Amino acid sequence: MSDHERDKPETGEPFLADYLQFLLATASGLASHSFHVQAAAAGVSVAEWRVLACLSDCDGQSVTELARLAQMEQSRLTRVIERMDNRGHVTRKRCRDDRRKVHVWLTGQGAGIARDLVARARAHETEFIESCLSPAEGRRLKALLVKLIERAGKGKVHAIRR
Amino acid sequence: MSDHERDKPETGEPFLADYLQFLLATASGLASHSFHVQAAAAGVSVAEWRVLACLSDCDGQSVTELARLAQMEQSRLTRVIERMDNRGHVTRKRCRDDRRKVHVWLTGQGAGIARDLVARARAHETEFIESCLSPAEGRRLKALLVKLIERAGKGKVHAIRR
DNA sequence: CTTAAAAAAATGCATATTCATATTTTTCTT
DNA sequence: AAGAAAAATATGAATATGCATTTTTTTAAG
Repeated sequence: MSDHERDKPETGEPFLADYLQFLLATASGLASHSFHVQAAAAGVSVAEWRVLACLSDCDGQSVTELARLAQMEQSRLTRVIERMDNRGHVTRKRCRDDRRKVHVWLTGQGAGIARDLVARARAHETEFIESCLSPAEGRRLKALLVKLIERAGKGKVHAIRR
Repeated sequence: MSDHERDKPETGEPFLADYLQFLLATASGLASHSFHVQAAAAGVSVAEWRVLACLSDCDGQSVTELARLAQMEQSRLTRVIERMDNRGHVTRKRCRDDRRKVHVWLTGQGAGIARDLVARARAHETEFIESCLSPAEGRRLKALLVKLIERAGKGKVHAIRR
């Protein structure tokens, strides 16, 4: 432990180990990290993967919808999409009905990459869950998360099925 | 819905709504967002908040330990810490026993800010859980996350109690 | 005991991100 | 119907981040 007193009695109870937000962030990072490495090896950044995954589930979303679903700040998403557009992975079209909006679609190439990554993500998920939870626990965890998201995010999960 | 065919039959099953990694990231974002706004109002960025929280639980960690616990890339953490050092929120000292390492401590001022934010975070957590889950569900969710982290992260949660 | 390999932290530089704001279009008010 | 307010994107400029590399120190190998 060395010379530093790493354990001087901090005021009060231990915090992080029982703090939901920390547990969620940590679990999220652990669960995703090795897949993100795979995606990077395929030339796709985390932000781009999120866009691909969202569009693969529901193509043609607007920038704002996509930003919400992919948890990205709007101007950041605009630029992520721009790069993906330049590489030919997505296309944008201004909406006819509401010309403020811009909808985003996967191109053929983008859809191919997305299909491939989604398949790998599914496999990775299975493997990951097996590595740390029983199947029943995995299901319970997902169910709790869905409920949390439904209630806290006002139907964010269902939004993707529209 | 407009003129865009938002629902062209994408190949295969819906993906995100049942993808653990997406559910975790989304839940994490929803759970933390409004607290992060509070922290920002107090002049503390998300990265800084994580450092404060980690040190408040276990002061004097090394840069690498802290990076792991706070889920930050090492060189990023080095610079976050540097800024916090300049503002007088933390201090760094090279380790006597292993002079490669640099340990980080809260200053008096930093500790004050941390105490305040930790208290607010606890309150926010309580309020958040109440808003979307029953107390029992909250406990079960935490327990599942702890298990996941223990198994997938090789004791990451316990690491903070050392 | 000497040299090679590994570990920890810092840094340069290219790129990405954020924040505030501008622009365009739509919706609301009266 | 006119004008104000709101909504959706985009963009400029300051800042932050990631990646590869460097430096220093420690550990391992022969």
